[in-house]
Amino acid sequence: MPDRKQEILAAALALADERGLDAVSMRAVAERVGVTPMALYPHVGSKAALLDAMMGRLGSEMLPPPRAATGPAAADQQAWRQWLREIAYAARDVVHRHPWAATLIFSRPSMDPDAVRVTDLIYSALLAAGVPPAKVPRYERLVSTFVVGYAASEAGGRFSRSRNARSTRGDLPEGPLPGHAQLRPYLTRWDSAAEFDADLDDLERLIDLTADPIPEAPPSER
Amino acid sequence: MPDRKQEILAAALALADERGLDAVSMRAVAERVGVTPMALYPHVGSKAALLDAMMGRLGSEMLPPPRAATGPAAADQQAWRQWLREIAYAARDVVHRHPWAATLIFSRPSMDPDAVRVTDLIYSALLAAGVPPAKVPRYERLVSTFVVGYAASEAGGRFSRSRNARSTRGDLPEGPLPGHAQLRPYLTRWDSAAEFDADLDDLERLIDLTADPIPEAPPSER
DNA sequence: ACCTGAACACCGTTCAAGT
DNA sequence: ACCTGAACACCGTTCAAGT
Repeated sequence: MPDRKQEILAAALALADERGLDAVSMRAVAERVGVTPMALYPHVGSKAALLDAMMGRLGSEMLPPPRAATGPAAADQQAWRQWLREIAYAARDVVHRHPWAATLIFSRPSMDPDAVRVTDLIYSALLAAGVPPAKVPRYERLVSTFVVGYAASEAGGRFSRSRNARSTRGDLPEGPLPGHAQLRPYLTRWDSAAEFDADLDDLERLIDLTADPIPEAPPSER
Repeated sequence: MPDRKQEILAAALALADERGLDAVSMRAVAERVGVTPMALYPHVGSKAALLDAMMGRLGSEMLPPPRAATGPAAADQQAWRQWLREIAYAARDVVHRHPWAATLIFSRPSMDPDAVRVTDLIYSALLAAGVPPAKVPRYERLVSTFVVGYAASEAGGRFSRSRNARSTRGDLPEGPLPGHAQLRPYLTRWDSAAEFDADLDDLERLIDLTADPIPEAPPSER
């Protein structure tokens, strides 16, 4: 019932999850589907389009199940905090489940309908928080950029310094590092999940600061 | 005088800048250097190592020229704002000059000595701002993640929705998009540089909020 | 409509050989 | 020490052909 295209997409995703993005070749995907490499082309167009479709699927994966009463509803005045956090966690979880996404997320961004829906949820949360509409798009980009960047940093190893200590030249710069020197006791390994939480707290604070104190009232005409 | 390795690296960077990351093949780099593909291996090890070295070079490119009197100095109490902005702009400029970096920056993060130096500058700026040392590493990651994510979003097209409207399925979701509906007048094209500036203002505000009011005084023992 | 097989122009990398 | 040439096991994609 799921057509051939979905089957191909599923095979590509499974391959990427199991053996990394480099293992996703048209030939390997085809073999997994049980078909000749050329048979993929009428369905997915090209390898680039296949990768785009893979990214599109991640958008769907992070979309929460539709709420009973859709949207802001009457609900709690502070519910937007919960919504924003749920979206942020969902995004982080998706990247953790599919670490290969760290490579693609900034170079092949998806604007699938489901990704647009996720953006819309963030818009709604920010509006519910009382952010002036003119500033909402900027805060959406600020929040989503940070969340996606954080998850990609974790998945890609940008936060685990030692991992890439084996780099071009020697391991440590010869010059002085006054910042590192002062922070020596605080440069141990840290709790990445707790840090994400603290960062979200800070972003919330930023939103509070720009928020209109009368969040739900429609601006009276004048 | 620049040894072969530097020559190879320069060729790879030029190729990536001129014709994109996909044009960077061992064969193409070798041809540009005027040598057989195999001749590269003793110098760069492998293609993966070559890509790492390319990323390492970007770290060096964003390092500001060493200040006359290095570091915090006596200077202005507020100088940290200037430092942080200079680093943020430098990072953004580097990614704009080398858009292929958007692909690699999260999946092949570099911890070259020069990248460590950049991190150290951010540490110093945050300390000078009065951020409690225990919180400095977290704020460094918060700021650098946002800055790099923002630049990668610009370079990779994550911010220009229309660009990727040609995606998996139809162009617009069938369901309602209450957020988009409310924001219609504000969803026009915007000034990406001005937005980056406003975002940095916000991050500064966040730093002010956690900053110790007595920034320069070394914490008295107790 | 959907798939196959052969072929083309590429890849990264190994290895033995040259100087 | 540094480079070459041939070769191996792959790529994405085109095209003509099959059913």
